[in-house]
Amino acid sequence: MRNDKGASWTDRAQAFPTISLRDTLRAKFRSLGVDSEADLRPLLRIITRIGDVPRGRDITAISEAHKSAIILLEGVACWFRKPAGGHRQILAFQYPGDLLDFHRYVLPKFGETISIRALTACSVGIARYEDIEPAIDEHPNLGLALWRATMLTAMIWRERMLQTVHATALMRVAHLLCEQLARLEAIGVNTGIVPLSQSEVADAAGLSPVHVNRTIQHLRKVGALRDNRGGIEVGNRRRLMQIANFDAGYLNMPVILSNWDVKIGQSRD
Amino acid sequence: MRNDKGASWTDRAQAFPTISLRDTLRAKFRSLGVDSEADLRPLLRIITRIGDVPRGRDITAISEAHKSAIILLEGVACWFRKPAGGHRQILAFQYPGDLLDFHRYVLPKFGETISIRALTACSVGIARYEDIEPAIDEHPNLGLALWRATMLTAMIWRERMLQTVHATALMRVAHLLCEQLARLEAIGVNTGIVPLSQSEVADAAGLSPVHVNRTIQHLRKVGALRDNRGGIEVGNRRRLMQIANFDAGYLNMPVILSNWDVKIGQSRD
DNA sequence: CGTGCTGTTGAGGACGATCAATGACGGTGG
DNA sequence: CCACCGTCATTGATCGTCCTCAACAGCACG
Repeated sequence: MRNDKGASWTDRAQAFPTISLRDTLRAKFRSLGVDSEADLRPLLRIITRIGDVPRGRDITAISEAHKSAIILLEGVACWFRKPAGGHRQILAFQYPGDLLDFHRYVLPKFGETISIRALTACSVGIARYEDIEPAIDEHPNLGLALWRATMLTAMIWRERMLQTVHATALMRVAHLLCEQLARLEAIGVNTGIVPLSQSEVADAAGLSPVHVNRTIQHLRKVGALRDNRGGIEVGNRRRLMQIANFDAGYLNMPVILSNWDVKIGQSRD
Repeated sequence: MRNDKGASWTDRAQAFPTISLRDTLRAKFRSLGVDSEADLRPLLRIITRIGDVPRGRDITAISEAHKSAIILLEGVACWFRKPAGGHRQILAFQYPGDLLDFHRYVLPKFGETISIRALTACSVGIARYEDIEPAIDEHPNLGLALWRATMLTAMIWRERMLQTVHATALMRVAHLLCEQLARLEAIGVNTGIVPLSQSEVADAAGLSPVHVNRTIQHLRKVGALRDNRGGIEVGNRRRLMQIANFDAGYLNMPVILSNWDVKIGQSRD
């Protein structure tokens, strides 16, 4: 810890140790079942870094400008919606390696209902649609991985829906944090720091920032979170998962899909 | 035993006018984008009716016995989960034409986390996996429809998650009812009767049965629901949708997917 | 050196859960 | 035909969780 108080929130980047872009993407797609270098290489080739997005800026615009899928390379972003009279609702957080707007590729008409925003300074890359299609055709495992990424999102929503409905604020927050932890670990980030502000957690969990604050204090008191003012840092993973009643199974795609390839992939008959 | 007051709950079947199985399936798959008779026929051919399931029985067992996908032909079923210490959580209701356990086909390892139950006496059919695959290969539109069915579920979950988080009980219940109405209409059922008991609605909305009752009374008072003791019957569709802030867009697959075919499927026709 | 964001704390109030009891209806067995 | 029972709908009362409104402190940034 280079910062003795660990409070600075512009410094959320500290959650991410220095990992090369290549390794991040490799970890991400390995978690989706793409583990051969032969499948990974064409993917890396069609992704070109297009620059940085300052914190707070909407990424949606970029998506429209290029006819491309956007991939988050560094930083944290989120999908959100802002209903007319209501508060910001965060649907999901995005980490390096995540496809920011693949839903546009799959369901073009859906783009408008969701906005994308950079929560920290982000670095993004694009993959042009016309490059993706031949890559998928040539490397079917890539297509599978993309489909799985979509499926993974659906699973996250399902689980959150269930949690949200019956759980207390404590469980909700704990579950949300567990989910972030699991996803960060999937891309090789094991710092235990959740790079989100309390109000972002509130918008995602559907709670008021005030109550999230109290909940987090409670989690700190029982040792699940570290007792540092400011940032959210997991202290006792097991306890957190226990409180959240969290089953990482639904996020662990490689295991889930171990015999999926046989079915959907190159089914020879 | 037709009851003109519509109160009898063993008689929920009255929600469904007499529609032929063939028409039900046709309406269902048309709503998923399969509108040509050429694509529909092979589907109907591989579905064989295997009999009836009494109300309250688990359907999961059947799924395991046959190596087949189960399709609901008549009646109402639901996906649910029952956590160790908690109440029954209903993830989704299933109506005629719905694929009851397609998630097993797509994600074999997921089967255990969800159970399926017949809420009324149901009639089910099966389609054997080994029959599905060649049918998909030969009629790519069928495969698309199945994928869309999965996608549709994800959309429903996403929307419910968002609703659930910030909405009041009134909006939650109204939204749930709107969703059921829209799905029933998709298979040609326009009676306006929602074939669910109040406690089933409660388990799906994550509310107590008592409060659901009060909410429904409130909806009746403002004219959104008919004022009949017992059953849930929509009186003023528009008002209900208004209260729920319901946008049917996310359920309307044909519209959403109008230019999706261009991308994924074959070009035109 | 102000301005703004984030985190923290306190007090009051609304919403919905829980507990408990009653009524309505259908089905079952006498 | 009637008594009994189970399910579902309904009503009242109490209580806990979480929201809202407010105020303030620490830190970053222009």
